[in-house]
Amino acid sequence: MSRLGKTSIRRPRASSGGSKTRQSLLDAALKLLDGERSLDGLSLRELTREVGIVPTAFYRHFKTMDELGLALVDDSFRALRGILESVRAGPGDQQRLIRGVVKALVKQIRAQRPRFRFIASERHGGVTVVRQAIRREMRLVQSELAIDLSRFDFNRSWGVADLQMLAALLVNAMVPIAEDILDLGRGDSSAEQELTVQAEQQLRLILLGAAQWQPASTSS
Amino acid sequence: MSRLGKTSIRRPRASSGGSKTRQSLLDAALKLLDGERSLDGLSLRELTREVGIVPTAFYRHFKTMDELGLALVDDSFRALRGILESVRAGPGDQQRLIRGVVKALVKQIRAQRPRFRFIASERHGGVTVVRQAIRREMRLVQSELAIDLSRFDFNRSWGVADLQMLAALLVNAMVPIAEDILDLGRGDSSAEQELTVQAEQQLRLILLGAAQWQPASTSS
DNA sequence: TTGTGTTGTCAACACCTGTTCACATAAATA
DNA sequence: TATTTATGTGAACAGGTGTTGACAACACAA
Repeated sequence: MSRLGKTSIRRPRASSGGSKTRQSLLDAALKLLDGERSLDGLSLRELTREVGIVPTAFYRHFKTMDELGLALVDDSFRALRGILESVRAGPGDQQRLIRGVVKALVKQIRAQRPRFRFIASERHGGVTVVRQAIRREMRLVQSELAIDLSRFDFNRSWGVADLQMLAALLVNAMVPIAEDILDLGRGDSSAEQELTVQAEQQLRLILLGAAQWQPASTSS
Repeated sequence: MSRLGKTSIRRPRASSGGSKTRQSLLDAALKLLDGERSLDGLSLRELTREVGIVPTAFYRHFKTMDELGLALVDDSFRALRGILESVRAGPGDQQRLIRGVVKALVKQIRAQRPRFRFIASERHGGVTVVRQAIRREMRLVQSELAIDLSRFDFNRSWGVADLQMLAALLVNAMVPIAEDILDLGRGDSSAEQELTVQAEQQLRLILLGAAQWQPASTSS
């Protein structure tokens, strides 16, 4: 043990306004959660150990672990919404649109792996406020997609409920594919190609069904 | 190791499969996990406290917590497979079939709530062996469904890959609906009715798309 | 300079955890 | 009968956990 004594071995502090340690905590959490761990299995002490600070220093930046979790949710959904952009920017050709969306999905997952894994895990995780926040964001994404879908030709006459139903189906079809890609790791690109094909096929099949859908049939 | 010797083959218990306490442990675990808790957040001590035995007695029935988890997986999937039966017993009329399946789904969830919640949670949970076991079972269920689907008229000529793709889509559409029903609790029957309608609509839309589907050239 | 707020450190508290060991008891077997 | 096996008990260990409080170094403003 090195004796600290009176001579300090303090590190130079960043003079800039944005707290660097706070970001380090978020990064470290994302890194530790990249494996199979979940947020409620991550201890405050382990997290601070990873960052290189003393446990009590955590409270300087977050009141509780839940608060850090919510910050991660905001962070991660910013990445996810990037996929929706590819829907809006999509050309008229449906086949091209599907390919573009799936391509954007895969690309985004590869670039933001830990964040997608975080969402996938904590969506069913044990931390209540985080889980609720994720589901709320998911519902928002679904609604945004519903609005985007209303601009397509084949369902200009659809009601809101039908659009939501279709959007939910599309989202729920892509989620497990994203999870499978996450489980692959970065190496297996042939399996990734397979999943890409499956995603495209499922989207195509759904849109095929949507073209035949009769929106008035909701009332029994 | 105790010497088994040449003599008798020992029967643990003549009557039921396991001891009474073993079943109590499984029941207690299911009860404690019915809330928002997850398996790796459940401590051995808390579980034995719930049952009313001393912590060390746990080891008389399970070598580790993972082993208990696997027992719960077997237990729970027996309930889930009951839903598939309603597909096989379904009549020729597609509309009736869909209603029957959704009805069976809702009924089974109501009857086996803790088990479905367990599967939903631990599918993304932190206990690796349990998570893997659940995914394996899920893949099995999906394959069984694919076989059942092959007996329908509109896709007699489909390849195996296309059948799997369709089965995956159907399963993945129903899973989040089941999760939503679980989140409702037992009270809200109007929201449950809404989810039932949504499930039926999504199934109908998918089958509508399947009827238009042109099977891939890569059937083998 | 003096003051004020931010950030990090250290020691300590009370609590919960998994697991071990030796020991009891009841039932089933030989 | 005697004995072996299954099951449950209690004490104890070594270690991890969240959180508190008092204190130290720094940045920056008055």
